[in-house]
Amino acid sequence: MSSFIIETPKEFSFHQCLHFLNRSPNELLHLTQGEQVQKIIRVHDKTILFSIETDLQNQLVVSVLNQRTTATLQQAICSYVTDWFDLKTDLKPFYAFASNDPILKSLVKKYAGYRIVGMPDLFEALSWAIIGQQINLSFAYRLKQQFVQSFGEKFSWKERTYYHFPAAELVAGLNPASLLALQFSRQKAEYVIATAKAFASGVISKEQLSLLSFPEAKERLIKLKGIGNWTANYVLMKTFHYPNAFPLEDAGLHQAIRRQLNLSAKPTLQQIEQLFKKYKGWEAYATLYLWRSLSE
DNA sequence: CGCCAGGTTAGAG
DNA sequence: CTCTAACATGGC
Repeated sequence: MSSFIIETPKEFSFHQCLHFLNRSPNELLHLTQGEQVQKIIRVHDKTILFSIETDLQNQLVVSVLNQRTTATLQQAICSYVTDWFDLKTDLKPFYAFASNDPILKSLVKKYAGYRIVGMPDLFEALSWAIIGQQINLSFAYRLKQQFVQSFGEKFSWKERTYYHFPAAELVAGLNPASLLALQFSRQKAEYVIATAKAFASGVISKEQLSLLSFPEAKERLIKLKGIGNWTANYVLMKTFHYPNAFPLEDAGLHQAIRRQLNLSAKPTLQQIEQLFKKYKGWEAYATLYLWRSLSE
């Protein structure tokens, strides 16, 4: 086993991100163990298992557990991790104005260093968003767990089992019935399979979408059946890291705003649009910190 | 039992 | 264009 370091910005807290990674006991796509996380990814068709923890300088220490490390492999893992924890975003400007915002002020202080834990895999992000539509999170995690367990590739290492997210090519060939058996609704089953087909046939890809502008990419996503404004913005935030993407229709966001402003009812979409005018350019992070406030 | 959950679609008005 | 029913099932 060999380790290497990934430098992080000052405004980064691995501990805060771990809180997110620990959200559900049903998560199979990574494993947490104390202040450490383990995950498998594919690099050049090989499965790489690595762990991440922090050192005293707040840098990330990455250990590759199942391979001899090469410079190329380190490079690949480094880009993955940088993407995963959104390390390229400079949060200083966000913190500068958030510290003066009545709602965000206390949140950015309490959760300083918390970053968007992204989903580099677009098919995974879309599928997960579809799975999570209109149901509570714990049920959503259970649906994902069954989906990953049933159709994701397994990797075992030292008595532990790790999973890849199911491949679009495989999901594209499934019948809705096989997802209904996992408690998907007919609608969700159809949406996920249709999305998989779009990937498998090359109608959509992360590479292609990354060439488009924010509004163009959103428009393109919404053309897919089952992808509405909420889902499109969700993946633009989690996969493409657009700082101005945020899921306006999100029930959790509504709840968070309601609590923070002490409203007697959920805010209307107009009220939220009005509120978010103040957060222009930082809507994704404003949303992230509001979401975080829900787990108090 | 009722209401809400990290929504979206198709169809009506 | 806006409004609404239907979707399906769990959490509380």
